[in-house]
Amino acid sequence: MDNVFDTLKERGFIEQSTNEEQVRELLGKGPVTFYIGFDPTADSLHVGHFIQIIVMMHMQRAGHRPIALLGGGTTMVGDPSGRTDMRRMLTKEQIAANAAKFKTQFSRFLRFDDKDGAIMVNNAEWLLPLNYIDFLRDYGSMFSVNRMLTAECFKTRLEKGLTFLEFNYMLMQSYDFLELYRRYGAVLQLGGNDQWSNILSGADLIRRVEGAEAHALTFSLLTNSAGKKMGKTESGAVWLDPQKTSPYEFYQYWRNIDDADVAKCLALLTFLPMEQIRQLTDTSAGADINKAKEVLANELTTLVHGADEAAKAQAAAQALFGGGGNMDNVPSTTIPAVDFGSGMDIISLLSACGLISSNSEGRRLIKDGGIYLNNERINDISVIVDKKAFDLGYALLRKGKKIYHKAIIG
RNA sequence: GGAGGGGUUCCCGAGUGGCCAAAGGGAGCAGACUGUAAAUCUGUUGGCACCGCCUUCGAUGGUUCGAAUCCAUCCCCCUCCA
Repeated sequence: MDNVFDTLKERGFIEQSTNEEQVRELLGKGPVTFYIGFDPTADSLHVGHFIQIIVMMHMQRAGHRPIALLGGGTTMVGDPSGRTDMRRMLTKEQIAANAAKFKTQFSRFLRFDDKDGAIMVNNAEWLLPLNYIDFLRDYGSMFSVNRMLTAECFKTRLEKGLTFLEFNYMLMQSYDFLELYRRYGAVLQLGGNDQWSNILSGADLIRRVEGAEAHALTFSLLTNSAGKKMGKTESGAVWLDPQKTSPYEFYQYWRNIDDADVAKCLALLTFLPMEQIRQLTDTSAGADINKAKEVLANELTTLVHGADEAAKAQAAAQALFGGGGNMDNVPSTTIPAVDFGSGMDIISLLSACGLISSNSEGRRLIKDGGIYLNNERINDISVIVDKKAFDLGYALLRKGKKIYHKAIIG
């Protein structure tokens, strides 16, 4: 079998590693138990996490054993890495609830069942009961403040302010690595490149305490060609939870990715063979980049939401942008007949469908020529939409070029 | 604990008694051009019963005809000293 290391390298995941040769050799030799930590700071995983999940999937497919570590304990402290401000504090209850959500989402991507399957643990299990003085005496001396201060991840915070609370995050994460080494023999920690210092620190701790060799491997963060984090929209992150980001929206996000980022996304977020990806995206060889975006959106939506949802999202896209087709899967809102009455003004209608957040925004959009009803531009702020607009069974509202919404009277 | 600096609209950042819903930039949104792309250009970006009114400049009180701007108290952040 091919060495996963090579696969990951070829696909462009790998950013830094403790020792490329050694890690490669380790992964080539036999099953390796490794871990990636996920702090439950929100009630759903998002695309940023997904890249880590994909890595775990690659690893699992290659016969290695993943540990998905839920950071129920670390989230109590908050990771300052690369941040300019302090994390919002979450209550224990919020963290536990978020962790539960993460847990169900993970099961979709990894095989946990059998004996060699993936493992999921929560570091709250060992971090919360820690005794402060005991911990300090046992491990405090293993950490050099001088060294910690030179870590890249604290850099911005050393200028903007860093509290002792957050400074401790690194110790918590290091201790996690040690704990997972002891419990499951985890000798490799993976993570986003922003986790480099934290991971290294853990590998160091294992060497000092156990005299054993542990390794670190980090991946590029999902950034676009402009260096900005991807997976963000105006309304926040692109979530994996269909309640928070519908499969249609999810599909559209990838369908609209920049040309320059398509190849990278295909390599990092799908399992398509690299050869095929090159074929799809090599425009100098005549590839239709627009087609490649469709493939990306399809593959990714299938992975995250399943083939059915992906097909629906694609059908809706086809109907809206490809001309004709089945409109059934276009997002819609049903307006109670009582509310609609004999007619409704356009602003209220937009508002009822959640397309605008205030009436002012609606007026502005109409003034700017950005609102369409059944594909006809609306020019009058006070126009009343009557039942005739619903002849097809729905009225098709459009905001800007791409946001379509069906209004249905029910 | 002492001294100094600071908290402004989504973010950064001007504004130091009326001309301030608050410069400028970023980001967002819309229009044109396109390929459901990028770049570019244009418009726009607190709310509402929208040419007028209401709410906003850390919090609460006060001075004033009038405050984001002045005073008092409080909270938070940064720097240096202890």
